Amino acid sequence: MNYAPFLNYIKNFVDLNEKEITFLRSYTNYKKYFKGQYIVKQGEVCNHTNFIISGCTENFYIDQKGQEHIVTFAIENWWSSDISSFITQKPSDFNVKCLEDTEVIQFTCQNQDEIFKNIPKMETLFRKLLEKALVSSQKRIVNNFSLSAKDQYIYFKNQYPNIEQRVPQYMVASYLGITKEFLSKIKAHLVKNKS
Amino acid sequence: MNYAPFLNYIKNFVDLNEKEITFLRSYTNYKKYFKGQYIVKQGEVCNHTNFIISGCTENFYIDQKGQEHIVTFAIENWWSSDISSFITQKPSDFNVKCLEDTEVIQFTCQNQDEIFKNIPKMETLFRKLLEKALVSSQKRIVNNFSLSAKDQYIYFKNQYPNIEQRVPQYMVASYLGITKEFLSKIKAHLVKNKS
DNA sequence: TTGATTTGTTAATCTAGTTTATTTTTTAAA
DNA sequence: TTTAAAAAATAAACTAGATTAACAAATCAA
Repeated sequence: MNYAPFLNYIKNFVDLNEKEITFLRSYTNYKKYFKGQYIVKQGEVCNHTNFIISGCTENFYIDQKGQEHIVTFAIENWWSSDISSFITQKPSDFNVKCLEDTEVIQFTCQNQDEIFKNIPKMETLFRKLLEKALVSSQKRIVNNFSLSAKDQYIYFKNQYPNIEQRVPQYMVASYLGITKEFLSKIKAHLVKNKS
Repeated sequence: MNYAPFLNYIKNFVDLNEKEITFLRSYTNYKKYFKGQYIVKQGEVCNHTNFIISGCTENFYIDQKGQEHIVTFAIENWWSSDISSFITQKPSDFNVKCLEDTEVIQFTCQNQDEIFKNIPKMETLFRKLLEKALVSSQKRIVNNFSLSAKDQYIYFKNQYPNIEQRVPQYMVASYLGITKEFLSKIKAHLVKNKS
């Protein structure tokens, strides 16, 4: 089990001493999932927050019409869970599925509270994290308002340069909220007009 | 100055003792804005987080094409600011404008850190708050994916029953990301078909 | 090495929502 | 109470993106 990437990540926000690190380790779990496995299933309670050590996940849901929509991708050094289900402990509206073999560090709900109680710095870390997540969620709403599908695709490519190579194109379309056919058209157009 | 609504709000999340309340009071400011005044201006740094005691605000931005888009409304017992600018202390991409005379309790960036240091419970409160805000932001993205404009309007009415009476219809359209003409069409259709 | 499944392309037709323009209603100020 | 300004409604022409369907590559299992 490879804990170092997680500690490195934490260092970007707060400094932990040896004791705190030991405590943190004992209150988190390492887990490995294989490609295709579900970390969270729509309809089941999400019991963990997951920090991704390696791999790639998609967070998606299936709507009333049976259509799949990808809400987020997550890769190394990102977090992946359904907070709504995690904080309310009610059935999740989302699936988290591994698009590659994926190693994660997991926090259960109870352990997270325990960690916050014993290492307040960790609560600070999570608060800052949530702030950033909220900002990027709002940014997505704003882009949806103001950008054409083509410009949203260009934005996606710039913001997540690594992800496009790692997931099939129809998933990118799903993330952007457009059909795969239309994304195909956009790409053809971009190639022809060189922008 | 009317501090009670804020303390009542806090009670829903955490219990503060007298000392903590005194501290909190001394590290927050009460301020009254009039209808039409800006609490935050696009291009300027957002220095405060605002808890609304009374009144109503809109959080909007103007895009490259000069179009206005309302990102959120906020009323009594809600928070209103541009977190992105607040946490980075960089110029804001948004305006916060009062749609009615509005009383707020303000946290500056420095005071907020001071408060968190002295009353860790307040950091817990903010963490939980951010969790909820993130959930509702994601919910908006999901609705954008799956619901027609008509269904988004119906959802908006159910979720924010008070707001529609307090703001003009073209602002609701802006919030929903559709034109005022199309919202007018939707409403006419709803009246005719009684749903 | 082949067939089967998954992924991506192209094109015709269709529709939800936009744009533009005009008219009507409501609000607010004097 | 009148009048000007702001907000809302209506309707025709238009467009970004969806749907459907047929086909072409690529990947993968055996």
